[in-house]
Amino acid sequence: MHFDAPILTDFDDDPRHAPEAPDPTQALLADLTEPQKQAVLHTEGPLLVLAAAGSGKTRVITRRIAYLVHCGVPAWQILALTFTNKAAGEMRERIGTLLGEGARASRGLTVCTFHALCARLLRRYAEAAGLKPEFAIFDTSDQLALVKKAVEACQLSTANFQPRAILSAISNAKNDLLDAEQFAAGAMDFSTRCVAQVYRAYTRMLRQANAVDFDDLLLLTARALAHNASVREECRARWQYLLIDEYQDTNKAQFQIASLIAGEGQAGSRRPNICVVGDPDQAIYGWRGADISNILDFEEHYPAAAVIKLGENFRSTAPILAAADTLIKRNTRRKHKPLFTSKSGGDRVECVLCRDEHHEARLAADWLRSRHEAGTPWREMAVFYRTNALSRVMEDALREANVPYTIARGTAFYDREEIKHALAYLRVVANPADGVSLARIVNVPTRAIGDTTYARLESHAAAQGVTVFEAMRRAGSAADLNARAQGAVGKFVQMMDGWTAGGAFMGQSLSTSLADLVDRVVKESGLESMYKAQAHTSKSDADAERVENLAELVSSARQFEMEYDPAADPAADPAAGGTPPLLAMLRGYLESVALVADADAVDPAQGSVTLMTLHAAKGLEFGAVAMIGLEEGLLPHARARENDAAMEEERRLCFVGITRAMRRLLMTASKYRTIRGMSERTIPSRFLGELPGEHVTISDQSDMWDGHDEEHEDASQETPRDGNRRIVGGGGVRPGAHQYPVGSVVRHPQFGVGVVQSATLGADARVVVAFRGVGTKTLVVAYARLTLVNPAG
DNA sequence: TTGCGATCCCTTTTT
DNA sequence: GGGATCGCAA
Repeated sequence: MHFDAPILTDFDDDPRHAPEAPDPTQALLADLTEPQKQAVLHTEGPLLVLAAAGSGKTRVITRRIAYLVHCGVPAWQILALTFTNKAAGEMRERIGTLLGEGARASRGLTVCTFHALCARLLRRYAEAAGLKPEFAIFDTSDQLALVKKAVEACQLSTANFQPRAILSAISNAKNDLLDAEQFAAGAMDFSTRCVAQVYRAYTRMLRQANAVDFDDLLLLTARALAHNASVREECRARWQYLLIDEYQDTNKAQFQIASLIAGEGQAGSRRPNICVVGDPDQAIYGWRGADISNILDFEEHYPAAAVIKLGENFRSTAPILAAADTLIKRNTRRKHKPLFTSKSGGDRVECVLCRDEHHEARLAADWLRSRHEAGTPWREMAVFYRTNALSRVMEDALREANVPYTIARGTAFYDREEIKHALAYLRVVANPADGVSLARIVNVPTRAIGDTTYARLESHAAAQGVTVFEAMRRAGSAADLNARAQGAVGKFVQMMDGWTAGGAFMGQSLSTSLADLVDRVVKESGLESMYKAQAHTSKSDADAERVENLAELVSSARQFEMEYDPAADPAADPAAGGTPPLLAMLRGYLESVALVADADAVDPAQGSVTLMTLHAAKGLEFGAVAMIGLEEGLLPHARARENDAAMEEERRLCFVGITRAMRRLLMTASKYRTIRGMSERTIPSRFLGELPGEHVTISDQSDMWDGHDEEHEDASQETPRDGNRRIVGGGGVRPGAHQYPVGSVVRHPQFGVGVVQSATLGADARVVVAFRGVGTKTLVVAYARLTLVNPAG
């Protein structure tokens, strides 16, 4: 999860290897095909590698880097950029293995994501970017909170200007390298001008909070590189060899960052050593601003570029490959590029039309089980879906079928309420200007600093031009705060100071280790005891789990600490101003937490089936793959309707899913699907119809299923089950609200144990349940995963 | 104020 | 399915 590829660290010793020693070099090339070899050997000058799915791309990249090092290029001169931490970690590991003992030869090598690189550059060159090095990285929920405030500050209504929509407009602008002023300049109509106004306010508030959002990481880095010659020259001098994976998914900002580091446009005849690798057929991030023309026009940008095509597929059987090829051929905006394999034989792709999502999930689970019985280990199997919402039914079915599974959601842990709270404390510790985090935790647990008090503090801060935390420090002189509030605020400030020594991070009474600091914050803030108290009174697993999660956060900090290399952290550079080591480490930790991706959680070491979205599946491969939800509106997604470019992207997404499969592929659709509580008739995906008949079997089993038989069974009682599909007739009445009388104790898998407060009747009967420590929730009786623990009475 | 309950409203993908 | 929000009652 964490990574500390050192950057901008000077090494006194030169790890240059003697150029002789042909043997290791030969070993690097021995098992490569001719085009693969060419890609490895072409080390000087721009290179475009068009790598079709399954063509051995990762192998080429890792060999190429190892080869460079063998040829005497110091590893620290090499920069390799990926899209996920997972990909970066794997690449680093494989290169380390190739280079052999001690990993000394790979010392200083930089392999990381664009975002991680930018975060580090911005800390190193914070001043040039107009930031302070302890800046926070805001996630989507922080961004939304801030946009909402910005909309209000502009005196606009959040009803007419939905924060979500505005945020997405701002994000698009940033991905196109437009700052607030440039965006405003192009805003003609009323609504766009309002967005521009909010953009301005939002940017101002971000800077006041000393924070950046995900898009800023790229935008501000691109800007610093473009406008600041010394930043640019330092980076160019350091990284002589640049390699970018998944180049088809880079956006304008990333393109500019890459170009500036590579040295495009420099006077003279310098041919930058930039190697980009990608596949236009796997471009699936258009919605995030990725611009496929970056890869298509590479040769125009670098006229000296060599182009190498890797076409042969080493991954999939012929029928799977034929399915993928036939499908992707439907895309019109595409250079045709046949996929081929020298393998023959292989099972047909199986397509099944099911009755409903429960049938579909059960069928997929049974299919996986049969693959397992045929010898495929669980870890070599995966289930893909278009939207995360589809994972739930699948999970239930896998649990019932006793199929071990893990969901690839790297962010899930950090999305938990208790973790978000703890991290918010830490963020304020690292960066007291972070008003968004401060607002989150100032009254959690309750310490008599309510909304009213906080609003007053905010207005003081605004009036005096200081941060809210500074206003809290001065609360003693705030006339409109009563003594009780002043006391409460004073205690809060004192608590924070106890962790930071008033922000100095120096002194013998302070924590010496990061884990110790996190532990202190979790305990002394009262968070832990708050959840402990709840766990005690409610006896629910959910609350006990929260306490455990907090403990896990402490151990994740300890883990980070052990892997942390201060020399690798540019912010810890003594020349950068003598940052206390604990603060530097805390920054690094918070940064690594902010940049985790869902795909990072894919752990093949576990003996379980992996569930993930199609987007997260890119770059992976599995022996057997089940793709579910092949329906119009889902895949292709409804949002892609009436938009040819978006529709082609959906097709590429489907293509990516298919090409992950090595030997077996199941694709399912269901005739009926429950969408926000309503069962709706669906239409099978057009993509199914686009598959080649001779390599695909299609079966309609939608009338072979009649079962709502055990939907509300308590999944925790692990009833043994045979592997056969159960087809149960009759008896499929969904439970009504009358089954949960007021006063009943129920269990919800996420919210824990609660008491039914009230119930409504009718087709979409709902119950209001008070959950301990979570609050009250209104749940749809027919679909909520409720278990009756104890009926009223 | 705070807690509760009802009503509204949405709904992709992710660094 | 459930998050957000707003009005109402205590």
